Amino acid sequence: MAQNVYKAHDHHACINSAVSRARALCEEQGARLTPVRQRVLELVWANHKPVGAYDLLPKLAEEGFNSAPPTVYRALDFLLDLGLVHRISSLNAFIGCTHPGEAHPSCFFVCRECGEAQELDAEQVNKIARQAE
Amino acid sequence: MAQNVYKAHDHHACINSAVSRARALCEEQGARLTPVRQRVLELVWANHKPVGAYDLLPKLAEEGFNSAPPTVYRALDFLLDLGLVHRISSLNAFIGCTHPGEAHPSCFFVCRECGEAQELDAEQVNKIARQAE
DNA sequence: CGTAGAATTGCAACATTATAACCTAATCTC
DNA sequence: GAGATTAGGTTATAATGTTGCAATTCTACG
Repeated sequence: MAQNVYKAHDHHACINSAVSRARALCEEQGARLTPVRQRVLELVWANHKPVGAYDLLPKLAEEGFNSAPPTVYRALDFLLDLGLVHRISSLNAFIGCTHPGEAHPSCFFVCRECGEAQELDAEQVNKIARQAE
Repeated sequence: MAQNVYKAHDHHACINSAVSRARALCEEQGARLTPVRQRVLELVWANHKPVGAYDLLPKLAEEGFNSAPPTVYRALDFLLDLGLVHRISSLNAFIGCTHPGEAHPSCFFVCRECGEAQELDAEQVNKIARQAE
């Protein structure tokens, strides 16, 4: 189903752990992980490829959720604020964060062949920034 | 006129040198720096802030150039291909390249206050990528 | 020359991505 | 439970980017 070419793994575990980290984080911050929000998070985690907001709409619709752009964007914004997902601007797409909770400027390398994306810690990029001029 | 807060400099020189580098590069590659293309390059270099494609349209129109989206996007694509400008996806905007001709994966830091952008050599980011997993 | 082929441009329509505005419903706080 | 706050529904629209095709201009080659 979900192909993760670069490394075989138990992907259900990915999704589950993403959701439980999300739950914990929401608890901690007094935020509410509502059904749409949780479902959007799960759908974003459906594989390791960045997913577009408009790709989520029909999936939500299938499942009886409301599915208008604002719904998805609001859910995504919520998840972004909590650091549960990242937005990859060059793709207009979103992807689950591999280590939410920790402060971490992030950085992605995206495979042009398979579409998978890998998150990198951008801390060291900041060092370069300080050197530049 | 053009405010360059981070460092005062002769900005006309920036534009002129951008254009002459462009001319040289086109010469070298057998590409044609047509009027629209040159004008778009100059407009992109009008300051050190990234500029949106749709911001250029009215300026081109004022000057009697055709100004439909494809015109601007084609010119920008041309300049992108030659490495004369970069696209900053997170802003849906474009900015002149500070060292065209040299191969250089690039990277930008964009000031949220003033909008200026600084180009960084991303070579070292690649190193980080190789380390990561 | 002059003409074939390639590159460039003009133009209209359309596709995709994202937000605004305004209102209703659910949930929390006290 | 009343009032405040947060979340969600709905419609419309803004912003960004693309496709397809015809017309034009340039270039190269005989």
